[in-house]
Amino acid sequence: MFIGNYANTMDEKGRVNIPAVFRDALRKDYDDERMVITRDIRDACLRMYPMHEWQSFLEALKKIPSSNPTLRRIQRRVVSSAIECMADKQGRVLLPISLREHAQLSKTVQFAGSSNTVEIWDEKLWQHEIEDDAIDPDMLEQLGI
Amino acid sequence: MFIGNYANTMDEKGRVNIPAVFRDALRKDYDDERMVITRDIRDACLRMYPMHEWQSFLEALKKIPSSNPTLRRIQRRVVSSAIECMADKQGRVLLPISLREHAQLSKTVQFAGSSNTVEIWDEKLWQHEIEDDAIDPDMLEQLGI
DNA sequence: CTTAGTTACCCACATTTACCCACTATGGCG
DNA sequence: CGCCATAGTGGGTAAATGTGGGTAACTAAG
Repeated sequence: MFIGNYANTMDEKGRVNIPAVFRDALRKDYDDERMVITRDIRDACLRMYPMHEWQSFLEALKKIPSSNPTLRRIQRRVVSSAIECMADKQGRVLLPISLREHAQLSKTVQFAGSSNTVEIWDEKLWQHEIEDDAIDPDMLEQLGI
Repeated sequence: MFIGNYANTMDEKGRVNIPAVFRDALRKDYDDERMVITRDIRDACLRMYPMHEWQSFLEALKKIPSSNPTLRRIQRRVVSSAIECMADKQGRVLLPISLREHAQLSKTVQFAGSSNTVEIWDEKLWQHEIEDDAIDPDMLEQLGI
């Protein structure tokens, strides 16, 4: 399970440290340190999938008829820009420029656990995202939480 | 079951002692000392979930379609700010700065039992919360209590 | 084959966190 | 009233984590 958010800095080479708790989660929960990082479908951030979750995602895509134009977009934007990687001995991964640009990553990078995946945001966009504009209580009621 | 409220002091490192009765409740009622602490959805306080209750909460979230924008807000604010932890040998946990800030915790911290979770308030906000501005009797009537 | 650019790996340092020990305060009980 | 057990608090230290930079291996283009 990936929970919590952690800020790490990306160096000029484009390397960022994956927070240790998330690396632990990969090892303990999935028994596989491989991960896939790619553009998020909905937002201006990246998303890290443990290999197993990525496979499930691909399976879900396979169920969509290939005539569906949205599917083809997702294929191109998400699948085609994905990288498979593992953290190096220092716990870091190298993010290719294309991914960095998509998420507008500059220096400080936010890793945000999202139960079975991890979101990767530029600090500024992240701050904006979690700003305290109240969540509608009726909506919460409706969702049963 | 968590009931009652207890004040403990947070030190400069951000450590606070979890009241012993609540630690006992974790051990006895849940047989699992792990807990998750995160921002409360509604109020300016933190909320401590026994691991089991947290899992239930996540299950409830999974039932909501991920296209729902409120869900994604909750994911980011609640799931992404959560920490999984256990009390150390002295019975304390370390609260990260982001959580301390959200609940405006300074020195004295109030732990308030709330049946299956525990609320964590800054003393001042807590005082304000339990002030005697009357509860509307009609509302009570309506709620059947 | 050579060379420039990129990537992977290694070492060293700074910072943070987890863990341990010791002391104080409080409440129950004889 | 004093003793003991438990709860809570403060601080020191070793280990873990994160960061910066250097060098060797690799890749791709000329």
